[in-house]
Amino acid sequence: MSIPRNTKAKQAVLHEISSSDFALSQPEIFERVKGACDRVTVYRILDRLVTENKIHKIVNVDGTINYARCTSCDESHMHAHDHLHFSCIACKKIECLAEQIVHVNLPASYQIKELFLTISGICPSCQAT
Amino acid sequence: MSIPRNTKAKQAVLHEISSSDFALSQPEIFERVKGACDRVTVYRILDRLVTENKIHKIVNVDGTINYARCTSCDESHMHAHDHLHFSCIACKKIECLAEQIVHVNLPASYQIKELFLTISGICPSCQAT
DNA sequence: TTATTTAATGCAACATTGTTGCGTTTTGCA
DNA sequence: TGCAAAACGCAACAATGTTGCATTAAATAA
Repeated sequence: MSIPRNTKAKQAVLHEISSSDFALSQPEIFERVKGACDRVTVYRILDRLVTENKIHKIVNVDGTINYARCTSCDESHMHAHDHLHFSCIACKKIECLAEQIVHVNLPASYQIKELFLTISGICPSCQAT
Repeated sequence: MSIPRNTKAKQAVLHEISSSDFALSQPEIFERVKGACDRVTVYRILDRLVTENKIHKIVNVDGTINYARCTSCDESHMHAHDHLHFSCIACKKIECLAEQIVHVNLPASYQIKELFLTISGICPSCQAT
């Protein structure tokens, strides 16, 4: 296993993801770090950050791939996605509904890898406008 | 609103989706109706079949868009997706876990549009092999 | 500080998936 | 059978993601 390096481009990408309050797509991230590095490099950095467990790869309800720093878990352990997420179709923000735990009771013959529990709709903030 | 027509290409596409026991992507469908029509036509047919409520558009856990005929609901009403789905990463089949109803208790300030409740993993059949 | 190793990058080229415009064909119906 | 428009084919374009390879730069050791 190779030793990861902390490059300027990597820092820039991680900074954009960290400072955004909603999950970003690769094109959005590339736009925000404009000039810092090549388009291809962004893809490779994102892959690395995911394997290093620094960021989460999120599949949105429309199929777009977004990346976010999960605020409710530290980096040392896998995040338990046993709770619901709310994906606002207006502002695109994805919110963790941590208190809404989903209990899954499947036969042992099912080997569970990951849970994708997302509700799409309009969040309170966008509702108001 | 335009009146839909029953073309040969449309029949072919619908037949492939109907006879498959798992959701198919556009490339898979195009491959299976090979020669029946153009690549672009498949896209347009799929869009039409979705608006006509003949098929369902499904976003898989990996972000790919798949199409399927939903067996557990007739065509005249919207399907209630308040139950869990199991998506096998080996055989790609998506199963409805109809008995696993998820009760969502969100504040009224959230306007819910759709639920995406999918578990990814390995299904019993693929487990055995 | 400098040298060394190899992780990371840039660039070009390619692949896949999806969209748009437009002229032509075909379907459903009068 | 004739007609309106739904559907189609084709070409071109657009967005997103991947691969190969020569070059650059980060981390560590000398």
